Amino acid sequence: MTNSVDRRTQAAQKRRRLAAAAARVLHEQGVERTTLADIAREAGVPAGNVYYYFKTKDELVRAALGEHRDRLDELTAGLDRLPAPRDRLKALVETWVAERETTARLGCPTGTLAAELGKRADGTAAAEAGAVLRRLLDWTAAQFRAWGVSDPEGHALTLVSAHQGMSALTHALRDPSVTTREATRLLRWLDSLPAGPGVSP
Amino acid sequence: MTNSVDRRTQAAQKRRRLAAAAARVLHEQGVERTTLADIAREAGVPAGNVYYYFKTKDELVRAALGEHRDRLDELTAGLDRLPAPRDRLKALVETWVAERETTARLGCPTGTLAAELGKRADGTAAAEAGAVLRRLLDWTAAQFRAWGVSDPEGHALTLVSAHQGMSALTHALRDPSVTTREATRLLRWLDSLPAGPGVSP
Amino acid sequence: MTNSVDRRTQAAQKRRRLAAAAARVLHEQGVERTTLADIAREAGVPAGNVYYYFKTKDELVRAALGEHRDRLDELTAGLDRLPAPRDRLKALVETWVAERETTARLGCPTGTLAAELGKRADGTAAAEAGAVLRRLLDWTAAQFRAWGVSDPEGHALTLVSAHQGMSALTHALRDPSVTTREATRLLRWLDSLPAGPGVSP
Amino acid sequence: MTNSVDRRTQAAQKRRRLAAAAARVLHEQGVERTTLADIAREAGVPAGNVYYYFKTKDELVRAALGEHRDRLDELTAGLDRLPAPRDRLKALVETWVAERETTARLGCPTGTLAAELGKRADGTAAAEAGAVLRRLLDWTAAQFRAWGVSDPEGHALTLVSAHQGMSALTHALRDPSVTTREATRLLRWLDSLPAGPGVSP
DNA sequence: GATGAATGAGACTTCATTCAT
DNA sequence: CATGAATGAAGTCTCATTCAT
Repeated sequence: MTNSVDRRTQAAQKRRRLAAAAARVLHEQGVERTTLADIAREAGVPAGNVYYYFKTKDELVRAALGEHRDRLDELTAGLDRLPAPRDRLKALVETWVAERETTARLGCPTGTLAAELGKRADGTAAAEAGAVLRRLLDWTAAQFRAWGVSDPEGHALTLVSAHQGMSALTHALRDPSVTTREATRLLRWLDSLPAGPGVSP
Repeated sequence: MTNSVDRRTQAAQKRRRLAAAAARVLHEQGVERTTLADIAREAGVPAGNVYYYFKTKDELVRAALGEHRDRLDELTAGLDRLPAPRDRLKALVETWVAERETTARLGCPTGTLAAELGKRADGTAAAEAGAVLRRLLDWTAAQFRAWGVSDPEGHALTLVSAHQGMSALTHALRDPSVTTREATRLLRWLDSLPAGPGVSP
Repeated sequence: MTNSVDRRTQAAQKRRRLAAAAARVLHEQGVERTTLADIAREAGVPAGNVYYYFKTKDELVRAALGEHRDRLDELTAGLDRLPAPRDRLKALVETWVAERETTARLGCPTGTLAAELGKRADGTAAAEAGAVLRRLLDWTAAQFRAWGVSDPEGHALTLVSAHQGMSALTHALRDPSVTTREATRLLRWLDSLPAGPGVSP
Repeated sequence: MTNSVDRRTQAAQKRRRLAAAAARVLHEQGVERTTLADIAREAGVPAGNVYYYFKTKDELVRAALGEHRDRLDELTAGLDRLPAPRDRLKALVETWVAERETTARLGCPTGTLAAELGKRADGTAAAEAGAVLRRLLDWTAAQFRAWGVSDPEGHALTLVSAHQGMSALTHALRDPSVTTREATRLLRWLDSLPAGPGVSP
């Protein structure tokens, strides 16, 4: 009994280890330039064994997206501990600033993955990437709503879109200051919001 | 003499045709999923012949970026005919709206290319993609400057970043209305700007 | 003691279950396209466990041939209950007719197995398949002999060869009527035989 | 002009060389045990180049079947030079005898191919194998018809089926004398035919 | 310059077989 | 004995790049 549970747990852990390795390597190299051998190596697993856990490369890509979703959930769970919605959103922006060096080198993990997957004939993986972004949209909208701001969905779209945009530019220009500058603006915007509906780009 | 000129012209035309074909196919399929044969076919050129115009696939990718730069120049040249800088910027936003269906399907041509190229060990092609975006940044900043708005570079960063962000989300969610909604906000923002420095996301 | 016998019996049953599953799946898919996992699944046995009963895939293939031999023995044992040798042979032909739909889809189990195994460098398994066919030849010759027909081996060869031929054609053309037509001819031939030595194709 | 024709001819020749090599090696080893490298080696062509002529292994298998069809056509064309239909059929049987050693080792090329292909989910290749056998059936029926024998299709079925059957047994038992014995019977049968409708197995 | 053909490295994937518990 | 997991050797197929005419 314990044995069987242990084994199941170990298998789940290995699956997780592979998914995490995939998330890392895919962020680093992109989907098409990453080989299964790369992921296996990163996970410390022989190449042939990967197929015991994931039947195709595509499944592994989707598992990596699952990792990103899980990390997003951990992040928002942490932010949820802050009492004020506005502070949660500002803290979110701060995490973007904290990641700016990585972003300059590799872009937003989910965003770049979505960009690459979006052009495949099979839209399954792309949809998974979209779902992660929508999850962030939903959480963000919930904060705006709790805060009492009008049109919470619209504000959420603006904030998440701003993140994608500044990540893309930070990456394309290899310039972390893009993130710093835009984040500063976003923080000011968030501070200004309750004052009224405001007009915002 | 004329013959030689003709030939040189013909060669240049073929180069251009290949670059344009590359721009189209790379936007459609992404860099890594596109084969040289794909591009050759799209251009109506025999596969083996491509190498007389571009020594490597990488050169062809850079040529496609050159195409994007040229089209950007044509676009801004057209906008420059409008007398008021604010109207030029608003017209720019309108072109984004006009492209929204394509964006939903394939993303921003330059942005998705930059995302994919940004992860290569060799940064040459990535830099070229960054240069195209910077060109747009520069033109945009020039408009804000001509208009007399404070911190033109900062405002340009916000506008171009917004474009990248809304394109990424439009693509990831396959939802053209993302573009419509964000563009509406940007237009209002541009209209509100001269009224004062404003606080903007 | 009883325990040990039980265990031995259980083991034998599992061996048999695996062999029977192998016979089924190999008939369905052929030797090379069948994986050990396929057979294990069909038998309801975990994959890794197969190797406690059969050291190699080849042994499993031979066990499947053993199954076919056993079924042939059961068939001839049943036919032996008929009093007249000629009626036994005619009943044999009738079983071929009864199997015609399966034959159209998959061919003769032993025949197609023999065809596939016959090209292996290691002739062991092929010999086993040949032995099953020879067993049918022997039984058939015994019937002709008991019947008093001249050259019983020759007549047996003709009958068994006819079965292989019509099975092959039925399968290749996916047409069960091939079996019906040829079987009709064989039955007439068997009926005509005692009249004299006859000339037969 | 001549150049282009030469090249096209050369390409056709290489295709043919590959198909012929495939026919040989597939007969020798069977479909599933034959690798593309095997065929490439037999044809004296580097492995990667095979895909220039045949996009998949399956296409190569079908090309091998095309070879068998062509050889069958050459054979029947040769037989057609004989004036009497009965002599043509007897000569056909003689070719089977002449091939008996190869048959003992490898079986009938088309028959064993059909047996192996018949179990694939995709029935395309199997249908091609069936078509070759039907071609022989048609030619044989035409001879019986020209000869004036009743039920030419039925007689053709019997003769071709006999060939498949004796080839299968010759192969399974590794005994060329099976072919000799059955062929003798068939020749006697053909000789006896005009005497009357006859009863034949 | 132009073109079909050639090449070879490497990717993904499958599976018989073996291990560790 | 049982069983999930591990392993590594192939095998099919793709493609950027180069050749020979």
